[in-house]
Amino acid sequence: MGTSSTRTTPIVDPWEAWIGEVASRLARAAAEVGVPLGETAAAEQLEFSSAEGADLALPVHRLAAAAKEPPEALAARLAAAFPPGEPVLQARAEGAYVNVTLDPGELVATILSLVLGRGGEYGRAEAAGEPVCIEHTSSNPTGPLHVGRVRNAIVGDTLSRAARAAGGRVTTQYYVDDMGRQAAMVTWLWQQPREAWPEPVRASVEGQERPGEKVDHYRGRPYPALSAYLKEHRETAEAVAEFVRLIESGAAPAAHRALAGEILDAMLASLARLGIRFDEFVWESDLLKDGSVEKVLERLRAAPHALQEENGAWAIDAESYGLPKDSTHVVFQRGNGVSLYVTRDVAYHLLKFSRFGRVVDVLGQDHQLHARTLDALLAEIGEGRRPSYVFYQDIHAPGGGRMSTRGGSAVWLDDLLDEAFSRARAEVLKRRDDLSAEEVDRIAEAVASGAVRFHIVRVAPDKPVRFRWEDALSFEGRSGPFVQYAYARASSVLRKGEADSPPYPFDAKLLTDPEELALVRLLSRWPRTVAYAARSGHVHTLAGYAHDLADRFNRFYHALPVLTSGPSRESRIALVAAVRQTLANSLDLLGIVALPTM
RNA sequence: GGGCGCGUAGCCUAGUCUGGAUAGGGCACCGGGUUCCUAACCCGGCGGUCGAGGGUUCAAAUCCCUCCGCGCCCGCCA
Repeated sequence: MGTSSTRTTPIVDPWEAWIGEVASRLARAAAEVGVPLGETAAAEQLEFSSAEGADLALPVHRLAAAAKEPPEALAARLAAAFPPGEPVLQARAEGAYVNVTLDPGELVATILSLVLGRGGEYGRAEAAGEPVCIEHTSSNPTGPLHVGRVRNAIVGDTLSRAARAAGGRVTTQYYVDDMGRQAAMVTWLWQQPREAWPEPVRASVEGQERPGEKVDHYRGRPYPALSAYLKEHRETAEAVAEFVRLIESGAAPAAHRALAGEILDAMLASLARLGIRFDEFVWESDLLKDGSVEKVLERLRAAPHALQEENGAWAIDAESYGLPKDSTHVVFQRGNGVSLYVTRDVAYHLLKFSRFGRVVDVLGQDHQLHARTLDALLAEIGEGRRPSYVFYQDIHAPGGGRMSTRGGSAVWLDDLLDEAFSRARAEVLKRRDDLSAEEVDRIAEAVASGAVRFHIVRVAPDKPVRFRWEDALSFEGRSGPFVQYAYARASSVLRKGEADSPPYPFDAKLLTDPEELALVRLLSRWPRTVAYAARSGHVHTLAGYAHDLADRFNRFYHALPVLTSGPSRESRIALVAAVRQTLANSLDLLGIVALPTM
């Protein structure tokens, strides 16, 4: 718990003051009983208590060992010497722990006032500090997004939202790679009449087109067959290679970028269904046009470990940068004078550094070595800054193995969303007959999107995931719709209570049930959760929090009446309003639509 | 071979950074709950050698070492 003092972004976290106060009193108690424990050390050793009804706990093992005293005895002495008074209700020894319980009235009053007072800002900090760039997704504009790629988008978008909430001045960027071989292949093919396509490629798309389908599916469909065909046919491969050289020389036909843009727009439309949008797009080919790639080439050629090979290619001997053996020879300019992807990525990062104080890249784990190589090249040209990386592991295909467009094992994001939508629609119709068709569709789309986002973000990014349809389409248990449902339920209570908007007067002394206090304690943890997700990149903790809060609320809902609870009615309404608000705030960071009714 | 990551009940997963009190959830399965604020819900039950072994420590899922298994990367591709 020692991070509070080093935090620079002031999220309003009630625990900061409480931990400070409890630590201060523990230090006084320690002095009283004659053991060495400073306030700072106490704050660092304090943890959230797992004992029923307690808030903070201090394990005394370490102190006891130093004092050569049985831990239980020391805990008892410390608890007895703990200075009483607000906001602490009591300090009691349990085993080797001193458990501190805050006055529930103080806890409830502070938290409810904070949540209801700040509303949508609860858990958010004032935007401050240096500007941050978060680059994510950056999928090649060559065809539809599959579920594996969308993990990048969901992790990246969630991280962006969290970083923004934590006070970052965030700009999101999508790096459009229009200079790669893949994009070249797609344009090369579509530039020719269908009759001129290699027979197997034509056959692979025949009869596959669906009326009204998105252009990323339509334009991307021949890619796998073309890719396979090129492996076997040298002449065609050479024709494509020729086109690649044209693009690399900066003389790509206008149709190339137009087609890439057309496909990209279709991909972005799918991401928009998930609530994912980008602030800026940086086209790789623009880095070539504006001369920044050439500048990087010059700097690299003049770098300390640069060397030229017989055929004219240039490389950096990066052994001194700790790259794995067999990977220390980094070619940055081909024999034909053309730059490589990593070289252009250096140019891209210099551009980012020129505008942003902090640069974050969300990358698949297969880019780990690329990232280290990029770092080495930045060092070679004397650039002191580095991006920070957030890596995520693959989502494997249902049958196992990587999702591959070429191998045909990819599950398209669009198909997943469509299937989720149709199932969600059936669920809505099952329980509602009072909604217009438009309302049903709107709810179903939000549920589908929420289910997909939650399903992917809920797992720690560094864990590999095997995609399974039945799991991805689950609307129960630990799922997006579960959280959305709790929000809708809270909204319904407030609607029925004609309390859909503030003010929410309450009397903290009336909220004393364990269910109520557990809810308030959970509410109090939201700001810390946001701060942690933003600084660690562990965005899955946001999903965990949202689920836990929804779960707690469901228990409260079943255990205690709200609207028919007599004198405590108004106070419980305020509690429900605070829960609804915090559910909304957490759903917002997860990019999931909060539905007032479903 | 080298580098990086992962290994927690039948399946999925939190906790590992920062070592602490009986390892939290979910799915599936079994048994209950709706004249009452939305049952996409709740309550109870079943289910764990935290991959294996060693070490550090008062204390290890967590830190260190060795090994095993799985994935990815190691291109003048991106």
